[in-house]
Amino acid sequence: MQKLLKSLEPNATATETDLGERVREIRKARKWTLKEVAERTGLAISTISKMERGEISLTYDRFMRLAQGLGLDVGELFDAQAEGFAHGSVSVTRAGDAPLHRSSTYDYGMLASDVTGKHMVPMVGQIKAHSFEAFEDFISHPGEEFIYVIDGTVTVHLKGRAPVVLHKGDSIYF
Amino acid sequence: MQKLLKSLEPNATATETDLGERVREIRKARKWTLKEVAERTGLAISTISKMERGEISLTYDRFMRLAQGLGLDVGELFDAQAEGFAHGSVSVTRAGDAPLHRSSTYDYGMLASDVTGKHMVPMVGQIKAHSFEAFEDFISHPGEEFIYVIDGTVTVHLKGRAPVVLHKGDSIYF
DNA sequence: TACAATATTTTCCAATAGGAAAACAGAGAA
DNA sequence: TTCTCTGTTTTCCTATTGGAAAATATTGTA
Repeated sequence: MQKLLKSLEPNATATETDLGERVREIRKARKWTLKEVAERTGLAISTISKMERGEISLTYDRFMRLAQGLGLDVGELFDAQAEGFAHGSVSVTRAGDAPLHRSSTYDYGMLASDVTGKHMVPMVGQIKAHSFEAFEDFISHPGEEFIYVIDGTVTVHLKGRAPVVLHKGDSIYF
Repeated sequence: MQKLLKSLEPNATATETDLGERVREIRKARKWTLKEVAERTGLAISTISKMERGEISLTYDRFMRLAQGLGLDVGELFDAQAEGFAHGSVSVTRAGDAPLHRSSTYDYGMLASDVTGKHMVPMVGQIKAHSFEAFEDFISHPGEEFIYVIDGTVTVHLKGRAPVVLHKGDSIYF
């Protein structure tokens, strides 16, 4: 009865259900039982069972514990959900074919620009400015950045740090 | 009174609190009010208020809605939590200083190898094998990969796809 | 200062989560 | 078939969530 009511409700969104299934798949793949995961995570068996079948929607803290217990990099479950481009997509960008993003200080070629929802934003840059003054302001964005100098010399100015001079073959991660 | 009880409990774990604070910071940074976020996410103002102050722990579905409403790539909040290296870390790798990872088919220089918990694993590779047969098997790993050909020509063989030939300046994302 | 107008917190309560234990479902084994 | 062991689902109940609206705090304006 309770079950019938449930199934009639437009409640259990596809997203929730999918997530539960995903978790179950992962658990099965690891050949773990509900009991084992329960011990590993400290959650009740019933809780995990219900969540896997989309009956309930875990609270944040339980969800974290579950992800950890399953040995997943936190956020991996979410990523899979939000997967922007289909798993298996491939995008090739030929030299010179990259859409250019021009500014007074540099030209950027946006690579794999046809793929949306990437976890990286690759670009090839050609620096035009040759003095610090030419730059108006610091560029700020969340996330991490990696620069590899293909040719020439670049000086990277990071806020609150001494400038770093990079020569051909040098790289910086921040 | 209720408040006092709460604060005495070893309940509100640091993690939860931090997350709430993070959300509040982000909201403030965007100059949004609770009301605006409420409309954007469909959650009640009170719910968001409580969550930001760590009073409650959102269920999965509400949490998702919130993240979306804040315009965050889902998982970004988690990532920030699991941030392996302190925000603001910088790692420079000089040409030739990269720890080598040799195999029969190629040599890889691991860049920024001193930074743990990176979201990208940058490497410079020198291909040694010049025939398909020299490779034993396909290499498989989760996540996305980006290759940029600095010099020469590389043929990329992806499972179930025609080989892709990349020349100097070409790149591939998958 | 008083007075709006707006933003946030609290209160209250219905709806839901989550745990313990009982009920159920297989899968062997005798 | 029955018994036993192991894994999963269901039941029942308490604790917590989350929403609506009232109470409070904050900000701006005359």
